[in-house]
Amino acid sequence: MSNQSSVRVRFAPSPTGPLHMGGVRTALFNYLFARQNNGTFVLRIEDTDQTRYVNGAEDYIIESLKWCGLEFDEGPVQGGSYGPYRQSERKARYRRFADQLLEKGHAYYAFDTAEELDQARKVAEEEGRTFSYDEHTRLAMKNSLALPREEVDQMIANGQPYVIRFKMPDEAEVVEDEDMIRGKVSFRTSELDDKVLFKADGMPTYHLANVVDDHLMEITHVIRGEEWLPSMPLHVLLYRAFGWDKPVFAHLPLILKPQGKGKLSKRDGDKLGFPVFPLKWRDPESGEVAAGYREDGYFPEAFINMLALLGWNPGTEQELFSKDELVNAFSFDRVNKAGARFDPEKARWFNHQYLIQKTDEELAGLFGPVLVEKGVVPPPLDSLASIVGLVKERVSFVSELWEQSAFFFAIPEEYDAKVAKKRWKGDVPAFMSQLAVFFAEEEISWKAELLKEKVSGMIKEKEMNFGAVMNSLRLALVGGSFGPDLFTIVEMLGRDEVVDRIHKAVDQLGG
RNA sequence: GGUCCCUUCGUCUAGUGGUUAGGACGCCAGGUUUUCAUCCUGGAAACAGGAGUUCGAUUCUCCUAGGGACUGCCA
Repeated sequence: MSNQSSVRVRFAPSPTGPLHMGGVRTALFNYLFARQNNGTFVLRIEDTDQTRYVNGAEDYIIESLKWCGLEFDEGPVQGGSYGPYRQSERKARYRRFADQLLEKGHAYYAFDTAEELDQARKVAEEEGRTFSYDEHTRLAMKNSLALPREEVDQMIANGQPYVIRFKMPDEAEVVEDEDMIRGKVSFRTSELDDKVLFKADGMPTYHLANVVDDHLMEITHVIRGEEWLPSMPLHVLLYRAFGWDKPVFAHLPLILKPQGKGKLSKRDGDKLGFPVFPLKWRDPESGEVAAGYREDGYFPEAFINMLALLGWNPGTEQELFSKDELVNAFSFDRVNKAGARFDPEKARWFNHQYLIQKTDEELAGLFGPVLVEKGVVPPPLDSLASIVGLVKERVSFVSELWEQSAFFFAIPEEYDAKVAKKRWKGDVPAFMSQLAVFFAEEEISWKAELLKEKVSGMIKEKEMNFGAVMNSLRLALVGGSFGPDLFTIVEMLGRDEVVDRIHKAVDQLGG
C-alpha cells in the first residue's frame, strides 16, 4: 500500500539538550508539509555522538512536540516499519554502507589522530591558511591513499584506530541542486574537503548516518535549517556514490536575535527576558534552568502561529491561523530566504489574540490555579468567568489576569499615592463618607446602572467634581486608577464589601 | 581567511518592469471609556550603494558594501 510518490519527511534532532525554538519551527514546517500532502512525519533521534548525549533531552523533545500539537507518525516511541528510530540503535547497519563506499573507491581509511589533525590546523593557522583535508593535503597524511597497501593492512590488523573519509572526486565539477526554497544552489567540488563518514568509535558521523537513514526510511523531502546548506553538496555526492535517488532539499532560514548580530541563542532569552525553548529545561549537569514558552504562559496555538509566520507568509493579510489553516495555506514558495529576527513583542501580541478568543469559562478554568497560588479560594466557575470576561482584553497571559482582577478577591492593601494626592482632597473625603452611608442604606436594587444614576445625582446635587469623586471611589475599591467600568465593579463587589472598602479608604487616606 | 546563502519601514513581511510601495507588531496623536487597558481613526517610518539592460527599475544582470551560516572523529 505504500506508494512510491507518497511524501515522507523527518525531523531529526540530536538529543544534546533542550530543543531550540528554531528546531520547533523546522519540525513545524516538516509537519505542515507532511499533513498537506497526506504524507508521513517521522521523528528520528540523531544520537551518533555518544559524548554529547544529554539525559532527558529525548523526552524533552518528544514532550515539546506533543505540547505544540505536532504529532508524528513514526518515531522511537510508537515505532513504525522503518525503525529503529534512534541512530544509536541502528549502529550495526552503518558499517556496511561505509564498506560499500570503500570498495567503490569513494572512501578511504585515515589513521591521523585527533592530535595530529589539531597540530596540522594549528600550523596552517600560523601560516595564515586554513587546513583542509582534501586533494591537496591528503597524500601527505596518514591514510590508505598515501600509505602502501601492506602498511595499511598491518595497521588495521594491529587494531590501530582509524576513521573512514569520503574521497572528494578528483575531477573538479560543479554540484548543483534545486532547493525548494532557494532554487538553484551550486558548489565546486574542488573547494570541498574529505569529510569523515565513519568515526573511530564505530559510529557514523551525521553525514553518513543521515544519508543512509534518509534512504532507508524512504524520505522524500529533507527539510532542515540553513546551517546544513554547506553540507548539501557532500550529501548529494554521497547519494550519487551509493547510486541512490536523492530526496528534495529545503533549507529554512535561521531565526535571528531580536537585536544585535547572529542567530538566536539561549543567552538572548536570558538577557531580554523571553524564552527560547518551548518548555522549561533544567540542565541535569549544571542545574541551570532555562525558561519555556509553556511555563511562561504561552498557548501552544499562539506559539505555533507565531513561529509559522517567522519566515513564511500566506500572501494574504491573514495573520491568525489555526493548525489546520496552516496545513492548507503552507507552501515552500512563500518561505523567505533571509533569516528572520525574532520579535518577542509580536509573540506577546499573538498570545493576546488567542487569549481573547478563548471563552470566559475556559479562561476561568485556567485562572483558578493561579488564584490558589495567590492564596485565594477561587469563586464558583461562573462568577470567576464573569470577572475574567471583564478584564481579559487587557492582558496577554493568564497570569496577568491576577494583576487586573486582584481587587475582586481582596480589599486593597494600599492606595496609589499619586492618584490619592490628585483626587482624594478638599471635600471629597467627606463626600466619600456620605457615599458609604448611601450605599449602606439605599434600597434600590443593587444594579450598576441604577447605582450610577443615583450617585451621579448626588454628585450633581452637592456640586462635587465628577472626576474627583469617581476616581476616589475607584481608588477606594481597587486601590488605583485602573480596571473595568466602576459601577460594574460596585455591583459585583456587593453592598457590604463596597461600604467596607470606602470606610477603610477613609480611615487610611484621611477623612 | 575560504566556501556558500542572504539584503523592502526599528521588527515580521506584501510586492515578480509602470503602485500615492500595501499590511502587521511596536511607537506617536486624536476619539471613545468621567480611570487604565481594549477599541476606533489618523500619523511618522523602508526599496543598502553604484553601474548596466530597458521608454521605464523595488522588481532583471554585474560589482561594492553589509549581514548570516559553515569551515570538528558535533549535529
